[in-house]
Amino acid sequence: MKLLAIDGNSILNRAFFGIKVLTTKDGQYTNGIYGFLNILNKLEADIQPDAVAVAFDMKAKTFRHEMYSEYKGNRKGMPEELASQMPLLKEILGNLGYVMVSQEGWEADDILGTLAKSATDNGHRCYIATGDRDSLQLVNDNVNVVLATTSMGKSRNVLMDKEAVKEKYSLDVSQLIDLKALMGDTSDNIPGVKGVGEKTAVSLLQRFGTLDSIYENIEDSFIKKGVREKLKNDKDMAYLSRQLGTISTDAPVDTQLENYTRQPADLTKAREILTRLEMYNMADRLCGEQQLSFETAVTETTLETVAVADYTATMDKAIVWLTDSHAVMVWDKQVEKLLLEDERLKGWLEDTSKEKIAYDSKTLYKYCFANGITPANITFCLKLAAYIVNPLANSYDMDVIHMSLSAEKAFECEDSFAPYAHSCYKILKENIEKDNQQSLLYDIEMPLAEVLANMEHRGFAVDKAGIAEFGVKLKEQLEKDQETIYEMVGEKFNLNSPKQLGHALFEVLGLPAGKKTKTGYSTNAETLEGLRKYHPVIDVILNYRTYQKLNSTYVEGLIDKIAPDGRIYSTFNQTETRTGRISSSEPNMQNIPVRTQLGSELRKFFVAKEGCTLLDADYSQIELRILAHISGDKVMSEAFLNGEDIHARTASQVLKLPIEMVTPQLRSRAKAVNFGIVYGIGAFSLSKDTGMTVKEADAFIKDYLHNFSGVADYMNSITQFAKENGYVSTLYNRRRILPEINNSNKNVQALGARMAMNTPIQGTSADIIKIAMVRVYNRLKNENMKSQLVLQVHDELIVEAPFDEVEKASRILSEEMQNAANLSIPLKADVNSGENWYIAKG
DNA sequence: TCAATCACG
DNA sequence: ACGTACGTGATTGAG
Repeated sequence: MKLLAIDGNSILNRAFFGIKVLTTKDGQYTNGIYGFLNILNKLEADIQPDAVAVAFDMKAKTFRHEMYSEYKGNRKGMPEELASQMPLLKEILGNLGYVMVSQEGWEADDILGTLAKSATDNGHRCYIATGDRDSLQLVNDNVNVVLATTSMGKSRNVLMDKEAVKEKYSLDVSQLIDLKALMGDTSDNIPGVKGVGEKTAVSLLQRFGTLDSIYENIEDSFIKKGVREKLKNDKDMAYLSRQLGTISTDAPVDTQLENYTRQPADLTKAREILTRLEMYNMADRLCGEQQLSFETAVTETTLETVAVADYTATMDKAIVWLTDSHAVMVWDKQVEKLLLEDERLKGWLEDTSKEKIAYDSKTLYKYCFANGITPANITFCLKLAAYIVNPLANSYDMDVIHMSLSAEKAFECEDSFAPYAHSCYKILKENIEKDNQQSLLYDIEMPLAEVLANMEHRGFAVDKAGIAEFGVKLKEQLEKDQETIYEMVGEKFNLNSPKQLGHALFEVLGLPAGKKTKTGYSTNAETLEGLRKYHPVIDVILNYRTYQKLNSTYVEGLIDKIAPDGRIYSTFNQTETRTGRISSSEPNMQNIPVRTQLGSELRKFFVAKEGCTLLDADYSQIELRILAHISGDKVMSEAFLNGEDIHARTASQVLKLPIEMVTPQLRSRAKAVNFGIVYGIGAFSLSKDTGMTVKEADAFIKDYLHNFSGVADYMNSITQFAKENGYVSTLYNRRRILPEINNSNKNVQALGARMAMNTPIQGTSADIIKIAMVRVYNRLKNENMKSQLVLQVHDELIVEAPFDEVEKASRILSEEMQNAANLSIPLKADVNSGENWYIAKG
C-alpha cells in the first residue's frame, strides 16, 4: 500500500508564501488554502496513494520563516492572514473525508516520522509531503520525501529519494542528522557548532562519516586548528543539537494504515465552504460538478409551450442574456429562450417604453448593431455593475457573479435562472448605491458599452498587402541575421528559445553571465545591451529579436486577424483591468509599435477607408495634470497653468537651474522621474531607467519630493487612507480594494502602497477618457455625422472621418476631450489627421 | 499551462 | 539582506 503523509503546517506555510495575495471580497485570505488544495490535488494525482494522513502541530509552531522573523504582531508567530486560514482548511479537509492527525506535545514532524517508520516496518511505501528539509532524514528504500519548494514565486514538488539526497548534499541520508548537529539551524533554534557552516560540516562528514567518528579523530590533521577548537568548545552543543534534530518515530498516534483511507465525505458542506471562499473551480474539482449549473437551469426550464407574444405584452422589466445565437430573457421567475431573428424580439428591444436589464450590455449592443436593431432603454448591466462593485474578480460569468454575491443563499434558490439573475440585480444595485457609484455606472460605463460595441462593430481598416510586403522584408532580414548568428556562435540552435540562446552565449561563447531568471540565464534586451562590448554577435541578436517580434506579432499575427472586408475587428474589454482602463484583444490594438522608427512604420498600414481620413487626438500629460489636481501641488499646478514644458520645469526646479540651462539629458531624467512618481517611485528602478546610479537617483527623488511637497503629501496621505480603509478611489468613485496594503509581508505592503498611489491617477485618467468617448460618440451621432470612433489607446482617440467632416469632427474631439472633466488644471488635447495612423499621430 | 520576452500607455 | 515602478496582451518554447 501507499501512504501519503502530509505535513499540514509546513505545506500550508509554503502555499501561503508561494502564492500572491488572494482574498475574498470581504477580506478573508484564501491563498494558503487554495495553494494547499492544489498541492494536495497534484500529490494525489502523481502518487495515487491508498491512504492519506494530514498531520498538524497541536499549536501553531514558532514562526520560522527567516524573511518574516521580524513579525511580532501575533504571539503565535504566524501572521494573522495565515492563521485565519487554518481552521477553514481543516474543516474543508474533514468534509472531503481526509483523516487528520495531531497529538499534544508532538510536532507534525514526529507524527510523520512515526507513520513513515510504521509503514516501512510493515512493508508499505510512504511519501512524506512537506516543505521542510528536516524530513529528509526519514528517507529510505520505502520512504520518499516530496519537497514542496517555492522558488521565485513558483511552487514545485520535488521527489527526494536516497539517490537524490546524495546528489544534493553529497552525503548519505544517515548523515543528515549529524550534518545538522554540526551546522545548526537558526530557524529551528538548533545551535550546532558555532562557526561551523555547511561547507565545513559536509567535508568533515565526508571524511569521517559520523559525528562520533569526527570526535574520535578530533586530533586528525585533516581538521584545521581553528575548526578543531570550535568542535571541542561546542561538543555538548553538537550532541544536544543531534538530539534536537532527530525526528521521533514513536509518537502515540494511530499507525494502522487502513484508518487513513478516505472517509465518507460531506461534499455539500465542503462545496459550501469553498463557495464562500470564492473558489468555484476548486469546488467543482473537489466536490464534483454542481447538479444545478446555470446552463442546465436555462435549458431545463425553458418554457417552449408559451408564445413569445404573450410575454412581450406583459413584460415591463426583463433581463437579457445572450448566448451564441440566442437571447435569453428572464423575468419574474420565468425563463424564455428566443431566437434573435424573431421579429418580435427586435420590436421589443427597440421599444423605448420597455426597460431592459442586460447581463452583458456591450455584447447585446454589438449583436443589435450586427442585426440592424437599435436597442433602447437598456438601463442596467449585471456584468458592468459587478465589475464596478469589484474590479478584482477573475471572472464575471453569470454563475460566478451570483455565487460571489450570495454564496450562502445559492442553494435556497428555486430551480431556475430567474431568481439567480434577479437577486444579482437587486444586490448589485444596492451595492452600487451604497458606495455612491451610480454615476460611474449609469453615466460612464453603461453608455460606454454602446460606444465600445460600435467601435468593435466598425473595425479599423488596414492595408493587408502593405503589411504582407513589410513582412517579406522582415523575413529576409531574419534569415540573414540567423545565418550570421549561427556562423558567429559556431553552432545552430533555436534563436527563439531564451534557454538555448543563453547556452550559446554563456557556455559556447563564454560571455560573462549575469545569472538571473528562475530557469536559467537572463537574455533580455537589457542584459544583452550590457554584453554588446564583448562580442559582435550581440548586436545581431538584438536586431533579430526586434525583427522577430515585429514579424510574429505584428505582421503574421495581424494578418491572421484581418477580416475579408479588409478591416480588423478587435475586442475592447470593459471588465478586465484593476484600474478602470479598457483593454484590447484579438488583436490587441493598444500596443502597436511606435517607439522605434522601424516599428512605427507599421502604423502606415492602419488606414482610413476610401473617402475618409483618420483623426488622432491625444491628451497631453493627462496623468500628471490629474496628479497636480488631486494633490493640489502649487509648483506643478503653476507649471501647467503657465503652459510650461513640465519635464523641463521639473528638472529646473529640482536641480535649481534656470530653465534654459536644462539640457536634453536632464530633461529626460526629469521625465523619467515624473513617470516614476506616478507609479510609486523607487530609486533602484529609476536608476535603471535613467542610467543614474542608485545613489543619484535616490537623491533626485528626495529633491523632487522636497520641491513638490504637495505631491509628497498626497503620496503619504493616500497611502495612509488605503491602510485605514483598505481601498482607494478615483475622482469618479471607481474603487479598488487593496488587500496587499495591510499584508504582513513588507514587500507586498510596499506593492500595495504603490498601487494606492497609482490607481487614483491611472483610474481617473481612464474615467475621463471614457467620459470623453461617450460625449464624442453622442455628438457625432446626434449631429448625424458619418464619422465614428474606431480606437482608444488610453489617452488617445482615433476617429475615421469622411473628408467633408474632418474639420467638424476634429473640433468635436478636441472640445469633448478637453471639457470631459473640469479640474483645477485644464486638460489639453491635440488633434492631428492623415491618411494613415503614422501620419495622423502627428 | 507557465515563464520569458517585448510591444503599448 | 532583499527586491526593486503602474496597467495591459501576444508569441514562443518547454514541461
